Amino acid sequence: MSEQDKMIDELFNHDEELTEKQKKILAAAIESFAEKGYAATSTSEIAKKAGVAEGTIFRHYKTKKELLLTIVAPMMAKLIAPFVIKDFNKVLNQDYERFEDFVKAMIENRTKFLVSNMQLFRILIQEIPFQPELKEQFKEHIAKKIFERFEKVIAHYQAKGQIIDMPPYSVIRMTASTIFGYVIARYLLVPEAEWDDEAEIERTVQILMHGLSPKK
Amino acid sequence: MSEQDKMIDELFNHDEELTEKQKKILAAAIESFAEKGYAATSTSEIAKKAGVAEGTIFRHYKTKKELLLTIVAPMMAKLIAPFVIKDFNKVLNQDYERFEDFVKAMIENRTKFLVSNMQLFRILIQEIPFQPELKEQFKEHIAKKIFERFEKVIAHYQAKGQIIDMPPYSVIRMTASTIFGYVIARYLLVPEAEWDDEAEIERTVQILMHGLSPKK
Amino acid sequence: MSEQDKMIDELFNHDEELTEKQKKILAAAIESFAEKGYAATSTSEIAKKAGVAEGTIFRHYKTKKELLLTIVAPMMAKLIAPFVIKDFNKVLNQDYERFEDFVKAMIENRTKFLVSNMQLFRILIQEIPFQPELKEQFKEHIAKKIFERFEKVIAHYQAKGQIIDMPPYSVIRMTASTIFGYVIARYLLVPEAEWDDEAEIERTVQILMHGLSPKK
Amino acid sequence: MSEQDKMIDELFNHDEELTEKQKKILAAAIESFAEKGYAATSTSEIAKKAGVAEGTIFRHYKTKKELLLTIVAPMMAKLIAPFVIKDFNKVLNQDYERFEDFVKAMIENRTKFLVSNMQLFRILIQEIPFQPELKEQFKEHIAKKIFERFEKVIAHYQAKGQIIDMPPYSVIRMTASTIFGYVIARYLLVPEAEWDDEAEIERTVQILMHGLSPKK
DNA sequence: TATGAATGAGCTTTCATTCAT
DNA sequence: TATGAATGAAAGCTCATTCAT
Repeated sequence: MSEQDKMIDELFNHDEELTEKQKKILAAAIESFAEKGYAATSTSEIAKKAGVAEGTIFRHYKTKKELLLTIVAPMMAKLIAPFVIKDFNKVLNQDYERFEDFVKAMIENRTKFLVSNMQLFRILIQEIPFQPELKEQFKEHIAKKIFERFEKVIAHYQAKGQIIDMPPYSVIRMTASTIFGYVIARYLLVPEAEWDDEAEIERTVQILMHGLSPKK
Repeated sequence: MSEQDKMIDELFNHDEELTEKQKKILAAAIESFAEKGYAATSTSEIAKKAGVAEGTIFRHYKTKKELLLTIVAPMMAKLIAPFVIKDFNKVLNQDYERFEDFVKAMIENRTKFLVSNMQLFRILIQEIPFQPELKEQFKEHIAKKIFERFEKVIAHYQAKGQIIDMPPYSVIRMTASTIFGYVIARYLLVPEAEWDDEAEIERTVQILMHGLSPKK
Repeated sequence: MSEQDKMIDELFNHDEELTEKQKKILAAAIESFAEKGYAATSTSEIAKKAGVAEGTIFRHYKTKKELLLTIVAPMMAKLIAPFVIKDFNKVLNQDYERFEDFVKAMIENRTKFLVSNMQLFRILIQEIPFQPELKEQFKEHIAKKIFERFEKVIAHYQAKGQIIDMPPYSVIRMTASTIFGYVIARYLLVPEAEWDDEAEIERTVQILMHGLSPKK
Repeated sequence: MSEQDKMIDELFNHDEELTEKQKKILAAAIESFAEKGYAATSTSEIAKKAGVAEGTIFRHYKTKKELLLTIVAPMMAKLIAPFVIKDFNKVLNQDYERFEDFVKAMIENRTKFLVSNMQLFRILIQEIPFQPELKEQFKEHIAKKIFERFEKVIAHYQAKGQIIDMPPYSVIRMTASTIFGYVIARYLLVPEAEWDDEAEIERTVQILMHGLSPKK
């Protein structure tokens, strides 16, 4: 079983079983959508790459757009999964004395997730501007939920005097910009450069944390 | 003369004269490309919106892609214009004693530019992943040049002890993430929220600057 | 057992037994063919309406057209059944002294049959123009046989001086036009109008009979 | 200019000009629709028969259905044209002393029209059952208007004692059945038989008129 | 220069039919 | 016997591009 297959199994194979052909269709669609974009990818191309007849695609997904949404929806869910677990706050209190440790852990964890699902991440950020359904889902399910959780976290550490006194929204936005900025530059814009990943992440976190630390 | 018209005049009307029809075609194409993406926009749609015949588009632009490049190229040039003026360093030395002032001015200036060319900015960041020519241009003409200029600037202020000791690339990337992160969140992701722009920019710069300041 | 079921049993269940699924397929096909026409009805639609898998249809009927013919053939047979019984003439002589009574009885009987098989009648007249096999069957088995029988009847009553002296073909055609004209107007063209069926049939027969009566 | 061309010019070329290709498309569509039915005719087939590219069809008619409606609509208008001229009643009073002459003239005139537009007539009666728009148009514009006009005519001749005393609707329906019954039998069902057209029409009118004459 | 009719390749989707289970 | 996944040809329709006017 290839890496690709494992990823597909993990993301799409919840309860219902996927046939071999379905998996191949998904894999082919992900590859093409990521590379050329949804609009510029033809279903015949996907069929050819997946080694199935074109009709087979439409047996499983009523329309091309349904195929896109099938691909993108679980990615969104997994992206925020760590933040919506029930005992998020508890874990937080027990594990991370310092805000810095928490952010560092989180950045590492989510960066790793994005990197191991880079194609899906590409599709997500490339198609959100064009698909109103996606934009809506993103705002409603992702941005909102993460924001709600984080707001409390920020307040918590602000009370402890570990973070600068500032509206939580600004802190969250800045943190998100930092993560996405790194991942996009590293893996999408300049993947061919030589990166010392560990050091770069270290520096990035350092700047952010220092920026967020209370002024003396 | 509308805002749109002025923008088009400024960006596209260098030496050669544009006919009224050409301007309308450009305006229509920009609007549609920004909204639905290049691949999902048909030339017939552009023609209709511009109020010209389909053939007219191809009189001026050999292919649809040429139309896209015509639109995007000057945007790139203008985006980095302030950094490539000949006496960049001189201006710098004379005007900005502190790194903070320089960055603040720059962020304000470029943010303003992006905002007043938001549609073009959208097209730029949305199409770069799909058009290898654009990606190449971006890297060669934009990223590289800016990097070269900035590198010296960073070194200059590091020597003065105003910036943390760190590879310039990391500093630049972090700064760029910060600017783009703000503009994208503000104007593309959540434009409908109520923003106190001045304060938000102020906070953003503050975090960045604090993060970049040398540790004691 | 519904009306639909009874009709299907009566028309299709001659010697061989129909399974429950087969009946459902027939019922679904009849409904769809009548409503949208043979060509515009898809087998998947029939399968869905019948609650069976698509493959099941093709287990029982080799092709879609075979399904159509299976439906239409017995309808034709039943339509002319009264005219082809062996002792048609005997019955005629014994039962109907006057041509008028004969025609009235016939019109009532056949109208009733058509009305209680309206969907099949629709399919029949709608598909005959497009299916050469049907047209051939219709001419060979229906029109010809009825004509042969009727010719003698007409001659019989003409000899008795009860019908105008005229080629039998014209009389038959006119009679058929009258019946079909009524049924089509009543049930297919303007079914939603308020009809006093008994009176309308009475008037229709009256005009026809008066028209066919010998001139003084 | 062929017969076909003349017919197309007359029916479709009101104010706007039709290009040569458009005429060919109409002619090809009429031929195929009449022969195989709307649903069973493919646009590629029409294109091939018309000698144009398939795209050309859709340049002139947005959808296949629009093509059908373009073909059928003027046929309906022309079919009832004689009945909706402004001075219908005047013409009637001046020209036809007897109901019989009026009906005879009308039958001859409309039969001739139908015969010289037989393909369009076929399409009309074959597609009305499947196209709700057509059925609606037929009822609203054809049936209703003709009925309104005729009602008065019937009353007029009934007052003169030339027609049987009977609801106008029944008289009209019977008359229509007679006309359509003749045309359909003659040209659609049994066109290959040897017909003495003049005599057959004569006999048909005779039966109808005799049937409608007042009883003594 | 500008038009818009015409093209034909290619698009998404539907279809009747097959076949392994 | 019944299923429904799979097929691939063909459907209706859109597209970027050409060209005579």
